[in-house]
Amino acid sequence: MLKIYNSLTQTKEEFKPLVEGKIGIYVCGITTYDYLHLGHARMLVAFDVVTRYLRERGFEVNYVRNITDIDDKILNRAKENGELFSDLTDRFIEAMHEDERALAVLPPDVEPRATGHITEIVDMIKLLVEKDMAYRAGNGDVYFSVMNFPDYGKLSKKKMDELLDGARIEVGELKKDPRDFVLWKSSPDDGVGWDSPWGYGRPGWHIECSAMSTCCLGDNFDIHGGGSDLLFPHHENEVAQSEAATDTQFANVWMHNGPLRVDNEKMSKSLDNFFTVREILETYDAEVVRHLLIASHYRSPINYSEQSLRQSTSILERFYNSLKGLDIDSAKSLTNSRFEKAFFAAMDDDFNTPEAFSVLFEIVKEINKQKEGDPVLANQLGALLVRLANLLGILQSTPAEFLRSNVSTDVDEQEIDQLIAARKQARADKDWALADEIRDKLAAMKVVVEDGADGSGWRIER
RNA sequence: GGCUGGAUGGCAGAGUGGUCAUGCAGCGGACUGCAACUCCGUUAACGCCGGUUCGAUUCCGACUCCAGCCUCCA
Repeated sequence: MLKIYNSLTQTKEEFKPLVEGKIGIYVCGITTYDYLHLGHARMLVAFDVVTRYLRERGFEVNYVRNITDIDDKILNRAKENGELFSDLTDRFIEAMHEDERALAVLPPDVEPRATGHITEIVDMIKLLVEKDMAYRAGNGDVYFSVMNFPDYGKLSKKKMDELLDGARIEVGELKKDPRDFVLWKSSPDDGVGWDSPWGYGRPGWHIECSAMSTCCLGDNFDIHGGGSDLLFPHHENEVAQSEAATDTQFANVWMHNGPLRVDNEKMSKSLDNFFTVREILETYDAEVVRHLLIASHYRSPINYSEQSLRQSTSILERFYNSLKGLDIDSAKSLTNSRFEKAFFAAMDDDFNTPEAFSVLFEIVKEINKQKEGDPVLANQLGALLVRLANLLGILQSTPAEFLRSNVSTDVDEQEIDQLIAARKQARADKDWALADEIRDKLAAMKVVVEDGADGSGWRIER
């Protein structure tokens, strides 16, 4: 039985799709004005694992993840650069796709862009205005009327009156109520916008997601996801807009991935603890980064550090060491084993990847044990390990690829082979001094020699 | 101040009312010329104070501390 934690009810619930066998899932994607940072990667990888697993469970998944490609931050950055905002977003969307591919994040089925859905956005705002759930202010902006939506706060568990206490009153306030938020921003002067019944302008951020999700998946759909920092106000506002417009429940299940921290604080540019995906990938293997992101449960915070990356590195080395020497391709994966059952039980329990990993380690242990005694079984276990790991998007390389290459180290395989051959001769001559000298030389090249019964192998020191 | 989540062995990180997480590191042994890899064995934890219970790290309450959200944020 598949159970998913639902932020709306704050409990783990048995998951039941609206239509048997099918799942519609919408995840808030990226505002594309810069390179992806590790926090973005966390979200992308978390929902990549979710969708991979749901598909493995036999569901036909329609995964929709939007791109916010019109926004004040984008326009400001474009202005700084002196370029068209669409040139800026095109560039960073391409960069985002590159980073996703590096991290083995599968593309969503639909990737709607805000600028491609202006019609739906305008239609939804029109409907809200007609229903008296929104109003046009004096300057042409259109605001959502929070007061007219009694359920406001049901997702983030905030009380209407407490929100009023905390709300900032801005100078020159045009809102009827400080809690109201913008649906349509008037922009008569800057030349970036679209015509609308309320004049030339641009959509607010929250309405984009309401329009794109209901447009792609229907008024009521199965799962809505995103980072926990979006829960309020973004997701709360989405619920308000969508349910006010459609008079039906919006998403059935809300999933929120935990934050990525650095030095126990949220990663942010102002704290100067900000890491982009591509700068980390200059020194660490993408699979190592991916492992780090799924070694903790998706709802828990992850504290990023060099140490945690090194730990993920040794863990992957253990996996690949165990796969070394196995014939996976021609072996048939073990089916219906206790390992597989335990793995699925862990994943069925709200995608418990840490527990799933503990099962993978049990398989590793069994492989290492069986390598000598029952090579056929070892191969079958190896195939099982790779099959299950693929659901997490790891162990996608071969042992040789992973253990013998490194993004930050270049090796000359021919030279290594020559040195190993020379050492083999020295060892045959029992010239231990020379053999150790050669091994030290290899070590200086970041190459670790491993002697086995059938000759000496090597790997890169990480 | 309000709301939400958390506090587990040296580190990372699951979970459970009574028996084992798991990985890294450590310790003892096997293998090895010595290492590395691997194997076998092994030490070690549940923030603090009460309560419920035959029994609580797990349930309940108070407290302390930490983080996130309350403003753009994955």
